[in-house]
Amino acid sequence: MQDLSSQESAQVSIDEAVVSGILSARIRPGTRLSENEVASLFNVSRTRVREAMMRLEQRGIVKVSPRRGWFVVEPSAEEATDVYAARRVIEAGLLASMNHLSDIGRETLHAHLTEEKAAIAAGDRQRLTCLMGDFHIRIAELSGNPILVEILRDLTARTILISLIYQSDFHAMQSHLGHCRIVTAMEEGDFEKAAALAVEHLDEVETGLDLTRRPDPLADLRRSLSLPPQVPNATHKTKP
Amino acid sequence: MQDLSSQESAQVSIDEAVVSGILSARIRPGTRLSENEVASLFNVSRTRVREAMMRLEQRGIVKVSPRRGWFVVEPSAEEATDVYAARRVIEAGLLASMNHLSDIGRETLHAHLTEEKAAIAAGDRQRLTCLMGDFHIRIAELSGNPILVEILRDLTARTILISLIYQSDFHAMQSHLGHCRIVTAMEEGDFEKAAALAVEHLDEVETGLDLTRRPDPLADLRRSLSLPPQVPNATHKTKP
DNA sequence: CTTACCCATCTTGTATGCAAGATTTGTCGT
DNA sequence: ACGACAAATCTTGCATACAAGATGGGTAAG
Repeated sequence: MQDLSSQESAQVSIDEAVVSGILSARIRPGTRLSENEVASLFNVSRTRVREAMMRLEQRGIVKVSPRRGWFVVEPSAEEATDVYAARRVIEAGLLASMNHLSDIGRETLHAHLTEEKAAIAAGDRQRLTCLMGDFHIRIAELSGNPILVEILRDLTARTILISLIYQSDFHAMQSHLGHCRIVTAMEEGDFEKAAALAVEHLDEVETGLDLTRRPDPLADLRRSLSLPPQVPNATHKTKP
Repeated sequence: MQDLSSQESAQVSIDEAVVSGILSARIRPGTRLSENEVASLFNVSRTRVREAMMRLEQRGIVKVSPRRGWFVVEPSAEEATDVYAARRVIEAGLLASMNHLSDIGRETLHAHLTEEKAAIAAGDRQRLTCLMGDFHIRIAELSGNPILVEILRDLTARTILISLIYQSDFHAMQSHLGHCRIVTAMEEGDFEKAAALAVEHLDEVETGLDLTRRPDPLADLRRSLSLPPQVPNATHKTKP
C-alpha cells in the first residue's frame, strides 16, 4: 500500500492496488484508468493491465467504454439499490446462520469499533469511509468462508463508490452506533436480532442517499479548482 | 448452444459457452482448456481466449496451473463445503427477505417443477443435473436482483462440478421433493419456512456427498476405454 | 459569433512473436 | 526389465505491432 509509483514496484498486483484505492476512497467513481498510464506506473506492458481490468470488470469494479477507456464504475441509482439489496440478503443470511461468537471474534470486532470511534474523534473522513466498509468485511471473515468474504469485499467496494456519488453528508456517528448495536446483539448470542439490525442499518444508510443526484463528470476538475461541489443548475445555458 | 464447433461460430461468447457447458454437465471438472484449441474452435486468437479465462478464473470456474494450462476447477472437499455454506447463507437470506410471490413467479416455478418431474420420468440424468441447479437460479431471478442472480449462477456451476466429483449416486427424487416443499412454503407466504427448507435441502444434498473421494485424474481416459470407474487400488505396484 | 467539418492524436481491440518453463518421449546404461 | 537422463515438443507469460474507432482542435463557411 506504500509506494505504488516507485519504479521498482514489483510485487504489488494491479488488481489489489485498484481495489485498495477504492476501499480507502482514494479513487473516485468515474476515474479513468488508462491502460498506458497504469502500465507505465507498474512497469509492465498493456497486456497485464488489460488482464487486470478484465478481472476487475468481472467483479463489477471497472467498466470499459469501447475504444474510449476503462473507468471506475459509477453505479446508477438502480445498481445502487441492487447492491444494497444484495448486501442486506447476504449479511442478514450470514448473521442469521451464525450461532456462536468466538473470543477472538469478539476481540476483533471490539478493536474495530474502537478504531471507528477514534477516527470519528479525529474527524478523519477518508479513514472513516474505509473503516465503515471494513466492519462488514470483518463480520464476513468471522464466517471463515472465503467465498463470502470475497463477495462482500467487492460489494463493499461498490458501496463506497455509491456513497461517493450519492451521499451528500454521511452521519458517521449513526453508522457507528448501528455497528455497535449489531455487535451487542452478537455478544448476546441473538443472531436473528443481529441480522435484523444489519438490515435496518443498511436501510438507514441507503435511505441517507440522494439517488436523484447524477454522477458529476466534472467532479475532478471541480475539486482541482477548489469549487463547491454539485451546484445544482450551473450550466452556461442561462439566456432568459 | 448449438454449433460451437462450426467455423462460422461468431457471436457465441467463450465465457458463456464454458459456463453453459458446465451447467449442463457436458464439461467435467478437471477438463483441460487449451488456449490454442479453444482459440481455433472459436476462430479467434489466443488473446481473447486468455481474456475469457481470466474472467472465468475470477468467477471461480477455471484455474490456471502456471505454464501447464487452464483447467476447469476441481473443488477440494474444503472448497465444496464453502460453496454449500455460501449457498445456504445467500439462498436462505434471499428467501427470508421475500414477502410476496408474484403470479408469474408461481407459474415459473411450477413450470420448472413440471420439467423436473418429466426429466425424472425420462431418466435423463444430464438434463436433471441441469434442472436441479436451475431451480435455485430461478428463485434468485424472482428477487429481480441481477447481482444475486450472477452470484448464484456461478455458485451453482461450482456445485455441479462438486457433485460430478463427490456424488456417487444422487437421489433426484429427494431433491425434487425438496424443491416442491420450498415452493409450497413460498405459496403459503411463509418465507421463513421456505428459507429453513432451503437450508435443510442444501444440507441434505451436501450430506449425500462422499467428500473422501479424490478427484480421479484418469477419469476421462477411463471412460474412453469403457473401464469401470474408480477401482480403489489398481496401481501397478503389486509385487508381493 | 456560430456551426459544420475534417484531420491529427489518442484510445482500446486483436493478433502475433518470442521466451521460459513443464511434460513427454525416446534412448542409453545398468 | 527397469531407471535415469536428455532433447524435442507443447504450454502459457508477456511484450509488441498494427488496425479501427473515438475525441478534440482548428479551420473555413455561413
